[in-house]
Amino acid sequence: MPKPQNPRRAGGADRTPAQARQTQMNDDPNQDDPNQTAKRPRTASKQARRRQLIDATIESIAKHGISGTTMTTVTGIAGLSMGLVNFHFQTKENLFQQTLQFLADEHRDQWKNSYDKASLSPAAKLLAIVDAHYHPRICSRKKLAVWFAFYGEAGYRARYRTSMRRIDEERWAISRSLCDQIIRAGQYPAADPAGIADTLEGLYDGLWLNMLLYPGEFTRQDAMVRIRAYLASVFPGDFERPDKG
Amino acid sequence: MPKPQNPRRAGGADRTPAQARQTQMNDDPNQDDPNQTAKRPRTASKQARRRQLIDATIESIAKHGISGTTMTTVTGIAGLSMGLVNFHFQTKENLFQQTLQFLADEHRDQWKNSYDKASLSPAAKLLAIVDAHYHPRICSRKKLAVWFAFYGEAGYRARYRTSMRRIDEERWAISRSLCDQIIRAGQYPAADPAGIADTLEGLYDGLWLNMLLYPGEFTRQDAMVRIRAYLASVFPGDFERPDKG
DNA sequence: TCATTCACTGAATGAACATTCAATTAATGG
DNA sequence: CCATTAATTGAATGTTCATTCAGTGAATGA
Repeated sequence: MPKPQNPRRAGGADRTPAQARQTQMNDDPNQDDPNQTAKRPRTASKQARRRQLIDATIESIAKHGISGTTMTTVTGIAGLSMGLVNFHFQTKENLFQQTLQFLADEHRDQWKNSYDKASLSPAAKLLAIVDAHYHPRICSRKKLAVWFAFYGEAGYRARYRTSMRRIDEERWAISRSLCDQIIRAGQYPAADPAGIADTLEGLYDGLWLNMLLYPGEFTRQDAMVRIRAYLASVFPGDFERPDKG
Repeated sequence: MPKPQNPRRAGGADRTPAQARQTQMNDDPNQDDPNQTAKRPRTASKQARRRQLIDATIESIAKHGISGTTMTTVTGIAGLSMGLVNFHFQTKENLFQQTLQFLADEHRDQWKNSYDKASLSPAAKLLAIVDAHYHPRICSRKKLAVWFAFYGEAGYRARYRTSMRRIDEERWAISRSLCDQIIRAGQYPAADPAGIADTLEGLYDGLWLNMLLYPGEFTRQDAMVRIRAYLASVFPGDFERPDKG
């Protein structure tokens, strides 16, 4: 007789729909909320539900992977009933796509804000982008696991690649421009701004992977030190070499 | 009525078992083959079948992802019958584990060999390890997709992390030692060999991801140029700066 | 030549899955 | 306070899945 296919059971049903209804509003302030208030009924609730299901999807993918994430795990974590995902997202595939888009938007907001707030020097702005990648909100273990789950699918899903490309290209262009400014202001005749931007992009994800595979041995701080050391070695006049590096 | 869950159909059944039997021996020379020849019957065939199924698994994961890889897709690509995977690997999960192990071993062999063959200078040996990562055998688009599929699962599968850690640690230790030698022989008092080794490890995977997400825009050669430029910036006396970098 | 061995086949099995939808519940507006 | 609207529920549906295993047939050795 066939053995159970996926012994993923473990934690039990997380929350019941009734319990979930008591925590209607999410605890994370980061929300769009177009809020055509008071007009159409429960419109805000619709937003909140979608957000709640996306959060649950992130949780589930981090815990069970994409292959182990089912409508049951997602709605179980959210404390909602099975049918709701299809009501709000039509299909599981669409839920995944929107979850990726949520992560991508969140990431973009993070570095865009850091970039805008940083002091005017190109070096400071570049560091702001670097650090945004390693902000706890962005690179929690949970979210790293989800990012790499999507990277794993991206090889054969052009749609995922499109979502990723959109924000990557924007960031890459800004990084390259910042490198350009640093090079022109300083004394780096041989430096190649596009190449340095490529290297930075590679380092962001590569050090993320180090954090995912070897947590405890490689931390957010380690990653930031590594990138600072890299920048100090290519732009020694604009970045200080960290303690060790 | 429910729609079809996975419209992955597409290519048809690839090969029939009968056709497969005609291409019994694999076309890739890279094989262990302990070959207790002539004694036990068909032992070599058992090795060949396992290898054939692992190749098919790589093919399938690259094409359909881990979530879309089923016993049917794997045996279909291999041109064998469904039951064979369970006969040779007991479970699907074990097949995946062995596939990851195969890739890890193949990768290790590649850089170990390059390392041994390289000239004696630490810089040459370090470059040999770098280039091994970007050898076509290792970083074909197909295999990159599979690596990242496994990275995606590694977040919640300690067993995968263990397989990866084994080869990563060995390579890291050697890289660090080579950096050590370069630093002591040259004039790099401030350089941190462990940090540089970490950065290299990050770059390997990060640039792989660039290749996976943006094929055509980012190539093996681009990756090798980027790493050479990095090494030239930290060890300017030992590595030549590539044309642009 | 026949018996034995063993890789291999593929239909059968039952669990798990995504999706549907009739019924239920809660909120709004009149 | 009722009528209307819309969000939510969860059992039902039909499909796909991993795994099993009785059977097949080629090779070996006697």
